[in-house]
Amino acid sequence: MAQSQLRPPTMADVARLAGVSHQTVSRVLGDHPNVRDRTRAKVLHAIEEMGYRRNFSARALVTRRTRTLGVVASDTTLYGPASTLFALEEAARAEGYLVSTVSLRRLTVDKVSEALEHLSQGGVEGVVAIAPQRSAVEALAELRHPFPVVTVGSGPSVGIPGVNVDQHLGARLATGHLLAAGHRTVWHLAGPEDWQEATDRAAGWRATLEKVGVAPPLTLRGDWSPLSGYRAGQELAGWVGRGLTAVFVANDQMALGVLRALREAGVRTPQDVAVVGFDDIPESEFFAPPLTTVRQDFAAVGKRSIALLLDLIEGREPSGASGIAIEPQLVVRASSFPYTSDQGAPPA
Amino acid sequence: MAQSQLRPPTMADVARLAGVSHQTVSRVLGDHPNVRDRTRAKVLHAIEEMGYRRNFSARALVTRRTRTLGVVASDTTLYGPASTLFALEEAARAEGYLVSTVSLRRLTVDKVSEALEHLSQGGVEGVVAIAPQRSAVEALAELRHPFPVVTVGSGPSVGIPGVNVDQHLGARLATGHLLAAGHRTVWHLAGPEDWQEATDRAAGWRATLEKVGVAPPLTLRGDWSPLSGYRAGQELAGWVGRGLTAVFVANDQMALGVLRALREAGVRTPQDVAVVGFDDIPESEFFAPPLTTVRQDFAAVGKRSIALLLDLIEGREPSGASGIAIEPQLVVRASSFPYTSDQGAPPA
DNA sequence: GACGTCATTGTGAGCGCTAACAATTCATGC
DNA sequence: GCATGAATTGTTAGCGCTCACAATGACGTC
Repeated sequence: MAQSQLRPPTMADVARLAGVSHQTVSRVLGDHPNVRDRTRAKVLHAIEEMGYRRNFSARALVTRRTRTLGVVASDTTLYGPASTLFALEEAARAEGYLVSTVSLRRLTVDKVSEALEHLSQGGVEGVVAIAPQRSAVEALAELRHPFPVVTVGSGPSVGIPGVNVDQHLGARLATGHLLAAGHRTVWHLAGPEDWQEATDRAAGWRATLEKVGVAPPLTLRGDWSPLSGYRAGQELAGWVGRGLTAVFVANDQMALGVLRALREAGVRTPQDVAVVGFDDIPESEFFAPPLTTVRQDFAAVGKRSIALLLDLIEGREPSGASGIAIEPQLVVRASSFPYTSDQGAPPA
Repeated sequence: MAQSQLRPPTMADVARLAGVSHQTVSRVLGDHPNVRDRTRAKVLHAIEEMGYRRNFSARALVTRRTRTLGVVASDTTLYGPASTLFALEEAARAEGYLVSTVSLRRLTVDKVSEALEHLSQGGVEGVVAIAPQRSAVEALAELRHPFPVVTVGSGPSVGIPGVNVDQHLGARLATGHLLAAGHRTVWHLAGPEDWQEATDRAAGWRATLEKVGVAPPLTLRGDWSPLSGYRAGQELAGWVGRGLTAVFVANDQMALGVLRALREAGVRTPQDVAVVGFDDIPESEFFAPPLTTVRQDFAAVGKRSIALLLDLIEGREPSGASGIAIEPQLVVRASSFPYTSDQGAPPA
């Protein structure tokens, strides 16, 4: 049973014990037909006996396949990237691939380059880059790599194939929802300038306002963090009573900061100012008040990007679906519901 | 420059171009001494010329090293596991290792077994299991695997080497803080029974109360989610005025739910009931009110567990530090500060 | 009963690399 | 100028596996 040589057993060892050739062992392991049942049983028994496991490297050498994909990401402790990562791994595993991740603090050209090099040394067959910053995508585009690369969240048409959620649509949903609730205009707290998603959300917000003939008010900018939302919220509080009744915040964490700042300034949400976020992090439902927000289907993102990457690796024509952006969904909660006087309905 | 054969170039190809033997190329790549500068330059040039990269599998086959570690985790979208994962990968990369992750939804014996099998097929040299559930650790203990396994968050003394934060201490800090603020007793909303960390936190809470001669009140239990905290919070609200003035909640997400439930019940925090959480997620500082909580040093956890795993892989004697639990830190904010009438001080 | 056919098993080569050893070159001292 | 050893380079042999092909056996057909 247990087996404690210095060297783990090889296929030849198993073959010897089973009284067959190493090739027959390989066939059994490879589920080939044309192996007699009795032979297969003998081999399986010998494998069990010796605790044999196929050597990954030898196999990979001759098949030229490592069945490993790489992922480059940043801010992986945030809900969005973490969810994408999870979905990516799950989808890859379903296809029999292993996923090696490199989590960077910042996606500078140098760091991205190092990450790709590191993954390349690890024999990955392809890479998914969760690269929402434009600078990261540019880095990716100019880097030479011996394997296909797919981006996530980099927006459409960047020269590198990628999968995206329709951020513009999400912003239109959020902004439109606030306008429909009777607000004359909607303010916007945007994400960092370098982020494609921030740009797309801001563009969707602006487009929605312009469509109904409203001039977009001043845009504030944060860095996605609750703290930056808090600071922006303090500024926003100063505009209450001067036309500010609704804010579309580019993510939920900043919205949390905004809510706190408004609360501290004595501004009531949603009675005085309605707030809508983006992401639907698990906490949003329990904010004070529960936050209206836009939900993205990260599982779909993961599945699609793995499918796309595998198409590229296998040399298949990518299916048409990979180009189409994934539709986000508006989740309405108390923070944008003007006719409640309490702090929101209980959770579902 | 660019190079677009069907087969990527091999060491022999480079050697031919450089007019040396493949072994010399290997030496250059391996940074061996005893290679003449001129020769090294020629080889480097040829490598650049052909866009050559060493074949990972061939290298791994002969060196018997894949320099890849595996991680098994669950709930990787939560702050704690995500932070641990990040720290693990960063520490491993610093040592030149790649990290392959398997993220499970639930750590059942079958799933853990499959995950280890999957990683094993991928040639990992060792595995870190983020296995806070006791059932997961038991699964790990009974499984045979051809590589060392290290646990994180499984508590001390489980037969498998592991790294832990001192949860008991964290709970004592939290409970002690509330008692010191003048509360007669402290209630506890615990995490799931099967989680070692939940058990340890509950034990630390109980020990602190017993030390000052207070009989621990009824323990409530949640599943870490804000929703479960909300439900528990509704129950807790019923005890206000009957001896409940302070609650130690086993994590921040549940604390968020508790805060909402109390607010909806007209109970003020911290004036009527003080609340302390655990984890210090980035959002806690902006809760209503900002949450007092216990911070864990995930980076230290990551570094230590990688160091321990590498010791095991290399056959070194693990350094003594690996057995010692990492000390958590109390972070005091408005939710436990009884002498403020507003909703808390502005963030730092 | 010889022969073809198919299922089953075995043999040999080689994937691309590193390690061990062998061979060569080079500098140095006398 | 030549021995001597060190520095540098080349040669050979696998690592453990899969692939292509060869060999064997079983079985039915005429």
